[in-house]
Amino acid sequence: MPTGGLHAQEHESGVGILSPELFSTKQRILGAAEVLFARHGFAGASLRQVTSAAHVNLAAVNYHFGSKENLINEVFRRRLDELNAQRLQALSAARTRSSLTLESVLAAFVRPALALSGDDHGGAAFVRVLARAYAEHNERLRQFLHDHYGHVLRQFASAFGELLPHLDKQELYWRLDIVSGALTYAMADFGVIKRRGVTPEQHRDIAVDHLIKFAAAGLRAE
Amino acid sequence: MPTGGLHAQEHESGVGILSPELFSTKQRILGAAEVLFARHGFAGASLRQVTSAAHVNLAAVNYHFGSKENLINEVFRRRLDELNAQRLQALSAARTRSSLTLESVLAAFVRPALALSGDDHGGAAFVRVLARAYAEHNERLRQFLHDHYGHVLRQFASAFGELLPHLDKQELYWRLDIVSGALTYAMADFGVIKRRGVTPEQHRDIAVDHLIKFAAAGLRAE
DNA sequence: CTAAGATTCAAACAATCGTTTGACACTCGC
DNA sequence: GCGAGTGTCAAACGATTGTTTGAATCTTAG
Repeated sequence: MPTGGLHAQEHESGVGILSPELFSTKQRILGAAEVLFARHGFAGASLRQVTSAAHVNLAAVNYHFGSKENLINEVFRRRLDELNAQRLQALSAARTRSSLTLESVLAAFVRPALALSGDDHGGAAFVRVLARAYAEHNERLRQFLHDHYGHVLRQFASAFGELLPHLDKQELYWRLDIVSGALTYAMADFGVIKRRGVTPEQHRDIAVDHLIKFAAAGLRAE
Repeated sequence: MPTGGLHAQEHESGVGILSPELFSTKQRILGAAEVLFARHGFAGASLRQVTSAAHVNLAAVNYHFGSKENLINEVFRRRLDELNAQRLQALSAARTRSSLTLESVLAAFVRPALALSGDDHGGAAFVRVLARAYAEHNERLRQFLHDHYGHVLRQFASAFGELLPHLDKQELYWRLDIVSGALTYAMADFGVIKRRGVTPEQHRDIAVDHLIKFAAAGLRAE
């Protein structure tokens, strides 16, 4: 928007203390990109906004990541590698420990993501980036996520399939699609919602419990 | 992306037969914008893509709508005026008819939107635009939707409140937030998902029933 | 028919986009 | 100390962005 008074050329505040040399250039770019992608979307956030917030030269993005699209992929990879490892570990722990329940499988999926949205630096922003990726039906991004993390979804789908044997495959996938969308959406708002009289940590624990019960009820419906 | 072989300068096909003079310039712009916003997002779809798909001169957007942002608002207004009127009418019909149930209130909310995603021209695209608006936390857009359609959400919230008296206000709003997010997300995928052996209309009816049962179970949980 | 208004049009506006370049500073092993 | 690699930097690249302009064309009332 060329004309029209106030441009967002200024500091783009609130991105975080990414300036000091405690973090490498690459990490500072990833952190700033995460926050700004969450705030303005992938197309809406420019590399100049990102590099400015990261206190880094504009050319650094193409030097370290090659292109904007590759930067987007790396923003996902940085978090998802660990997130999905934790999810699979939690699922396998739930499998060994007594018998599998819908609630324990859902917890294995949700809790690691919710931990991200907590004390971690920028993790809350990433959860919102994830929600954006859900809404965008960007084909290249979906391909990337499918290639790198498809096995995680398959593991969870088979666990759900064991617990809901009366549902045929199509119905199961349809319900999982809704549940994963609802969970992603809900998690994206976890950082925003406030509650009186409880710490953010307590709030998150309460919210996770409700969310899991909510999703389990939906999956079991009828 | 200046460099890199194939540019999307070409026809942007599949937007629909908006060319003939059966529709006014304004309507053709709105229709093309709807499809392209659903496909590429608000920031991702350019006015040149929109006017090209609408077979309209570039300047027509600023002439008829003033700005891109106002065009976005009008894309919403065109559908939401009727959609929310139908929702309120369905809710009031459910109120008079015998006693209110969770399922009937949910149906009043979902069915009009699902009808949109059906036979209507471009309605399916709009449902996906709606899902995008949910994921984006764009403040100006949220303000616009709140100003113009806040009363609809308030009516539904109070109906849900009557049906779920054991939930305090915060818990109710929290659940409605998740449910509306899940519904929006699910409806956005209605146009995509295919099912064997049934017509699209039958599929939609089946899906709506399941979706409502799913959401009702979640709202009633615990 | 004609003057006035409403649209459409090609062309240009300045701003911003992602990307590239070449000079400059740095850290190493030798 | 010296050259090789590794980052950083300001500056520019062409392409594309939303918006504006002024003339051309259409529509419509007097």
